[in-house]
Amino acid sequence: MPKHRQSLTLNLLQAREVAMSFFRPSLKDIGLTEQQWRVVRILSQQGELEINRLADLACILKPSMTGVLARMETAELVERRRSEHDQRRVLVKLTAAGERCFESMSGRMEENYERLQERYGAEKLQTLLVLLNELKTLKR
Amino acid sequence: MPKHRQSLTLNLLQAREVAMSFFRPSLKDIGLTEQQWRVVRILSQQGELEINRLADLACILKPSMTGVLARMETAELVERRRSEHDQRRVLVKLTAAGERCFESMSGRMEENYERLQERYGAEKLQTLLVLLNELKTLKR
DNA sequence: AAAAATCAGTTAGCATGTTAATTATCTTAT
DNA sequence: ATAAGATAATTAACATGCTAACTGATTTTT
Repeated sequence: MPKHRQSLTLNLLQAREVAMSFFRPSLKDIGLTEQQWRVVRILSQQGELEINRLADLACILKPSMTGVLARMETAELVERRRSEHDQRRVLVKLTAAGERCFESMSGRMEENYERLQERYGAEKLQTLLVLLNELKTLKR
Repeated sequence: MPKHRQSLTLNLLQAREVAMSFFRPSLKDIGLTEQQWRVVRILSQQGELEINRLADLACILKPSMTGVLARMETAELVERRRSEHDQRRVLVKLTAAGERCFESMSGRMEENYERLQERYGAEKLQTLLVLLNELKTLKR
């Protein structure tokens, strides 16, 4: 038995770094940070969301999200409004420009994904995604 | 066919968040950040390392590592010295206090790992680690 | 050997991670 | 109806992520 087993969390981090290397160049080209792209992608799929939910889905803490959204609002990628029913809540959605940003990038990101899948293996990729989702079910 | 497949990188991030939730409380108790613990753990296993190598293993960029090590040096967890052969290189190792820090934490971290493994499944955990390591081989 | 290129680490500047405290709003208990 | 409690978001303060530029030391080129 090994004295030190390998760290799951470090391996998840290192593996993610490798995966990100397939996508980072494209993000750099359009001047979006990883976090901003996550927000664009999620809002594109889910439509208008409140900040709590968006932060949870994007793995961005709420205090960080405040700044991320402020900069994206300046860049006119998203717009915020307060909910009528509950004045505490803030709802966020993509602007038309934000939608176009996603559309113009999605093809290229798909190509990057294909490159990764080709080198890694489609079945292995599917298995990995299943295992990751099962790990996520341990939340709370 | 789904219009939007799920994002591998986001799933890796979300899964890591769940995994970290098993360890964060322990880190908080001793006042170490995630990054500092990674440095302690790696130096404990590998002994003295140069900064480039340490940064690569710990998934911490060199500019960040400068600050991390400065704070850990102030806390007297690590010590730095320049290599005799190559004055550009800086070598880092744990102090005696740093070693004790690791020793006093490793048991508890191991318990956390057991809890995770018990809930997730030992075989699944092994499979996941294998798949992650295979993904890491795509580096470069 | 001297200049140019390379390399290790740091510094600088801004974006984000993280926790605690704060503000404004809403809900619940009395 | 009002005060206490809970909730959503922000602010503040410091640590880290990230890129580019910079410094000093080593290697390569000419």
